[in-house]
Formats: sequence, structure tokens, C-alpha cells
Amino acid sequence: MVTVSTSKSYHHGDLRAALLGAGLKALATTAVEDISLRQIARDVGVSATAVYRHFPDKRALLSAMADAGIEQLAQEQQRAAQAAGEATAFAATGRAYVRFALAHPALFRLIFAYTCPRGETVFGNSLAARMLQEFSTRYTASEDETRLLVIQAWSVVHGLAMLMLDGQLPPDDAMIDQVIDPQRLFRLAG
Amino acid sequence: MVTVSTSKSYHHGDLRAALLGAGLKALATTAVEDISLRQIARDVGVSATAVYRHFPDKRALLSAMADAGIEQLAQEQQRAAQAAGEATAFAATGRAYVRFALAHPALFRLIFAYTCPRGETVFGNSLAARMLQEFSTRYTASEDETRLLVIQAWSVVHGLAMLMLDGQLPPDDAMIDQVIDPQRLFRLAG
DNA sequence: TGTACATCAGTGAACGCGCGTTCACTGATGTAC
DNA sequence: TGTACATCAGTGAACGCGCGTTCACTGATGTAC
Repeated sequence: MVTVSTSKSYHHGDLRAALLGAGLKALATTAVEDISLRQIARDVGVSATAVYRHFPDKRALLSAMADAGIEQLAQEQQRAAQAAGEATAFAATGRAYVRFALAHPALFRLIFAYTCPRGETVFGNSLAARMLQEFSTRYTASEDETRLLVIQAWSVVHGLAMLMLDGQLPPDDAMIDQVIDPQRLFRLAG
Repeated sequence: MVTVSTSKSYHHGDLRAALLGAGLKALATTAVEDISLRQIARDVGVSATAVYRHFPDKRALLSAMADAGIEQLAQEQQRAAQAAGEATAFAATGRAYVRFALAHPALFRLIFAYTCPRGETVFGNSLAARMLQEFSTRYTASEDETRLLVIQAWSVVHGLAMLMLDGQLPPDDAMIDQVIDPQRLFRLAG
């Protein structure tokens, strides 16, 4: 299933994309702490030092992979929201969040391992954050309430995802649906 | 502040305790992935190979440290519950959970990094789990409802803790109090 | 009270590991004149 | 259409890193007789 390019020349910007792709593919089978810059380069068919033409260091490569993961997560949430009716869209995005984590454990973890400590948060300006903000506004009356609901909703789905990823709770799909129930959890009107 | 024993003889079982203590102390300043068996041995003043008289390998040592962490967490939760009135004890244990995570980030992470994938969960038989179970029973009518509340409550506090640890949310004490509000979150009667 | 012996918690030297990163380099590409 | 040159994405060799673990060992301790 793995196609290795034998050509060693890339059009401008292509190697960067190839490295990102190989990195994301590696995350499907490898834990974050075992991801190796050298292995990614090997997968692409290029010397390890070539990576440094496109990323200042390993961390930058992983950060770029994390960015791609955030985008992918947001897209799946958006898809889930559109598939659900308007009344259930909020819950649907939450469930999509947890399912994404279970489907891509290493990528999900990478997203949270590679925030800039002194920068804005990973989700700060992401599509995912904007969706959550919008839904919360829809269900609350004041800014303070909105902010609280954002944090509570994010905490529930994030906690559920992490506990399942860490083997503390069985990764049960039905359980996800049951746990993420805005009416029950937050007294939200249906 | 660091006291290094110059004596190299330990009474039976003492070195094991000393290694555990040194490991836990190291977690105050060192991330889980940077914890080194050799360094712990050095801190105790003993050769690295001496560790293998008391633990089969590094993982076993870290697991024992994780066990100690779980106990410590449960004790802080219990203390918080007792300090609070009966009406607010449930919320108090949840807040203590998050505060523990913020106070001991590496230890908190270690707890969840060192579950046996095929064994029972970290919390399975812990005091913390039993407290959560008991509180949930108190507030629910059926077993199914109890189980759901256990998972929801755990998810909220765990998610909030992880998001704050990962820098996604500011580690704001007032925010913890606000987020962990059983009446608002779960429709629980005061 | 001696003596012979088993036990076992310690020791230091050594191994293999693959990693991220730096370095001086090469050689293809495109452009100015 | 040539020629001279700058650019820069690639290369392979090398470095230093500290780690976890294995090995054969030593030497103190306690016990059986």
C-alpha cells in the first residue's frame, strides 16, 4: 500500500507537502513520541538533511502536521453538523470530536502536544473553535454564559476522548452518543 | 532543598521507597518523557543497576510511581469533600481533581500514561473511583443513570484538567469553580 | 563460640541504540547580458 | 545563441547524546551445625 517515489526531484513546494503527508501517514501507526524525522525522510525517499530546507527543525514539522490535524478535525465536525438536523447539530459536532480522537489517536494527541506555550492556543482561530463559539452563543443569553458553555462543552468531549484514548473507558460508540447529550448535560432546550 | 544520602546501605525495602520518593520528586520538575532511571538512581546515591533489584524494569518503577499518584489524588479529593458541606462535596471532589492536575502536572500525566492496556483501568479499584461512584449513586435513580453520571462527571473534570495542562485554557482557579457546577451541568438538585 | 556456606543487594564496565542536527559539498536550474 | 554567474534544494559523513539494560562480580549478612 505504501508508494515510494523513486524520483528525487520535486517541484517547488512539493517535498514539503510530501513530508507532511508522510508524517501524517506515519501517525496512523506510530505514537507521537516515536515519530522520527529521519524515518519520515526515508519514507519520502530523501535524505534526512533535506528536511531542513523546508522546516527549521523537527518541532516545526510536527507543528505543521498538527495544523493539518486541526483542520481535518474541524472538517469532520462540520460534516457531522450538516448531516445532523439543526436541532442536533451541536451534539453532532461534539460526537465527531470524540470519534475523530478514536480514529486518529496519535494525530489527536499531536494537536495538543504542539501548542506554543506562549502563543495563542491551538484552537484559538480554528474553524472548530468558531463552530463551538457559534453554537454556544445560540444557546445562551449573555457573553459570560456563552463562555462558560464553550468551556464546559469542550471539557466534556475532550475528557471523554482522552479517557477513552488512555484506556480508562471503553471506546464505545453508543456511550459517546449517550454522554454527549446537551439537553441532559446543560439543560439546553431541545 | 535536595538531601542526598551518603550512606549506601538501606534496610530491607528502604531503597525501594527511596527510589519511589526520588522519582516522585523528580516529577515536580521533569516531564514524564524526560524521567530517567539513571537520574533517579543518581539522586538516591546508588548505581543504576541497583534499581533492578527492586523493579523489573523502568516501566515497573514508573507504574509504582503512578500508583502513588493515584492514592495522593484520592486523598486530596477526600480532604476536599470533608472540608465542603455535604451539599457541595461532589463538586468539591471534582475541583480537587483539577487542582491536583495543575499542582502536579507530570504526576497527573504519568497516572494516565501507565495503565496496563489489557488490565483493569488505572482508577478501577481506587479510592477516587469509589468516591465518584458513591456520589453518583446518591444523585441518580437507576444504575444506568448512575453509570452515565460517573462518566459525564469524570469527563468534565478530566477534560478541563487536560485542556488547562496543555495550555488550551488558562489555569484559572475561579474558572474551575465555575465550570464544575453540578446543578448547572447535570440538573442536579441542590 | 567457631566455621562453612548460601543468599542477595549492591557494583562498574560495557553494549547497542537511533536519534536530531551541523557541516562542507554538489550539481541542476534559471537568468542577465 | 552563447556565456558567466548566482541560487538553493539536495547530498553523505560525522558528532554527541544519554539512555535502558546485561553481565560477571563482590562483599556484607545471617544461619545451620
